[in-house]
Amino acid sequence: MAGIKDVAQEAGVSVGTVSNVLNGRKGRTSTETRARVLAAVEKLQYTPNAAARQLKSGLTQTLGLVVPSVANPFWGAVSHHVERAALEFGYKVLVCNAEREVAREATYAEDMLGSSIRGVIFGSSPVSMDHLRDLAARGLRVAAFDRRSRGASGVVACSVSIDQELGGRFAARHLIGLGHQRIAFVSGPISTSSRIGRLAGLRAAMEEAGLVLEDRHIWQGATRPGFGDTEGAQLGRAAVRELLAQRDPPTAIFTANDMYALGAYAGARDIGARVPGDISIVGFDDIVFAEIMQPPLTTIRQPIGRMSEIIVRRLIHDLEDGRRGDAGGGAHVDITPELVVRASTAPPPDHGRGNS
Amino acid sequence: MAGIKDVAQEAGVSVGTVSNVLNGRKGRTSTETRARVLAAVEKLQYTPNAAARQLKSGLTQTLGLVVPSVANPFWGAVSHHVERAALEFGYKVLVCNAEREVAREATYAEDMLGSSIRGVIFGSSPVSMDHLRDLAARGLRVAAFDRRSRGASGVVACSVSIDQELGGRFAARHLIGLGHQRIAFVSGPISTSSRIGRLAGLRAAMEEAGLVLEDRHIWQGATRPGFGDTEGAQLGRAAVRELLAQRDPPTAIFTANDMYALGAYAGARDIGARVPGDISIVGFDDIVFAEIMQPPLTTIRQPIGRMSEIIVRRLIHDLEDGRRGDAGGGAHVDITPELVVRASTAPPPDHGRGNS
DNA sequence: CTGAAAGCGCTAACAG
DNA sequence: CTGTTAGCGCTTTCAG
Repeated sequence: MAGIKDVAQEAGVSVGTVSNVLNGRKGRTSTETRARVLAAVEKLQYTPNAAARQLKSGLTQTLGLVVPSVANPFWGAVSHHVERAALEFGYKVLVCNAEREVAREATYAEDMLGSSIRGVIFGSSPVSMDHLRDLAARGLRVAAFDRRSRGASGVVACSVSIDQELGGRFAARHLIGLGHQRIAFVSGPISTSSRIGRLAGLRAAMEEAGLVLEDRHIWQGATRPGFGDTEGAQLGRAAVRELLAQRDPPTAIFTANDMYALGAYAGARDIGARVPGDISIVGFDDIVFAEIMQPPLTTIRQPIGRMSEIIVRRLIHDLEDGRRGDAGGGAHVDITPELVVRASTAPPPDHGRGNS
Repeated sequence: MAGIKDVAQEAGVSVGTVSNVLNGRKGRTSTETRARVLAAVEKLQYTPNAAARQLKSGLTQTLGLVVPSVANPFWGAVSHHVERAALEFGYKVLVCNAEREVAREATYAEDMLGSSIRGVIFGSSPVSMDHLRDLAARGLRVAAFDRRSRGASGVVACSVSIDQELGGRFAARHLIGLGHQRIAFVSGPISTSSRIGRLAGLRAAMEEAGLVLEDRHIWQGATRPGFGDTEGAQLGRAAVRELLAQRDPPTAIFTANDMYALGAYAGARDIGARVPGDISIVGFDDIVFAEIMQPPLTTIRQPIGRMSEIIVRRLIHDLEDGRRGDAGGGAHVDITPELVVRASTAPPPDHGRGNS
């Protein structure tokens, strides 16, 4: 491993000069010296040691991204977009998988702080950000993706998310418009602001239509830890089976994300129910598979490209520009989700034939 | 940000002592001092600065993982497993997305070397590892996942992959056993050892059965850069449409991975062909969605949990134990893939009714 | 315009 | 058992 010293020697200059041509302002070295240094760098295949550099400067050009589940393509896509956006600012991104475990979130954040990473984006997870309060107090800039900063005063520097509740309303209205009256909600633990919001939207829209969301139609699965791979799909599958076994089964299901919806397809198939003939399904996220599934899934799309760009821009700006002590008031930007109607929804089975 | 110095002061000891209780052997400090130090650490919320630490030791406890596409859940799952395995050894993993671009692979590797990351796992990508030769020469331990080290003498320290060719044979034999004679191969650029191997296996098995794999049945799509999200699915979709429009269309399709297969479903649907009635499809990887798709996809499974564990163990061992200059001979371990028969394959349409 | 020298926070000898 | 001290590789004043 060649060091800056070797380069200096090779070029016949001092280390200070090398450092200057490598990152000092242009005007500080003669073109000729500059060329010699560059040649030496090339010849020696010199790569500056990032550890030393950041030790000195105290800064890193990398952002952290903590996602709740790499097994869900939605987060894969988010990683993709966040990385892309960060790259434009010359930042790299370190992706961590929290497996929806609060403890892991905190551990990762801790590690990052130790690695001089000063800004971390957290993907939807627990409502409370309290476990990150310490870190924030110690200088970590916390950004939230798909999660509101509600009640997390002082810890979240900025956040983006779609208007979750509105998303829920879109789904509900579409279903209600089709004639559905018994709509179920299926989800894993309803403990993230995104899920809570989606459910709230569903409930609100139903109430506005004079319908009631029954408790037994809220299917909240437990997440088995370490079950990441299949998690969502499995839950959705189990959910449909149970829901459709009820006396007055729902005629439509709104799921907290597309993974559950896809699992629901499998569940429906297991018991011989047809989508959307016997049961309508609307998902959330619009992952690539949504369009490919048979039938193509009606879902609520989150414009993650735009969202990623916003959050990255804000975080970096905040990091570089605002070094003013406090963690900011938590500027939140709300994006409007979009209903994508495909083929997994239709009027309920008994529609138009009278029903009592 | 509290430093070791502050802790020392708070505890009324020297920095050396603090350092010792934090990572020196246990026997070197009195229980009492130890307690005081720990208390100070707690009180000050001290987190050691990783940059400084690694600057001193020259080592990092983090591995790099470069995957070709985060949009493909297969790689999401691999990240998951690699991370899990690394964690057991106390390592973290930095996941990078190369988007199947050689240049990005090299750039990332370069960055990592600069960040004192000494070991990187590369997921299937270009056959040649030449672009990494420099890095390897400069001390980077390169491990390959799902990619043979063939011809990369001196650059790859170790690798794991399934026997790709065998996987291709499994798929082919299954299809041939069903009565198929015109089998197509659909894939993106056939420029990775994995794809080349899979195709070779298909061809070999067909020849053994006295069949011939026609060139026009080898559908090789171009990858549009930055198209990551939908890439695979789109290609598969286009492929089926074109393939089935030929005079003597194939009756079965073997795809280089499940994403293509899933796209193929969409393509078949586009033109009103039924799977497996009109066209049989077998994929590769066995991603979660394979089982959920309608019809469930017949595919070749890669035991990624086991593979991840092997590669991580080897890399770390190699990194910690063997500091013997050369990059090793490239110990490769081959895993046997597994044919998972589901419902996307059936005898060809004209089977048993004579066919000319 | 270029060289010398002082650390960044930490670890690892080596003294005491 | 604990304190001192010399750097790790680099950036950055500050002289020359």
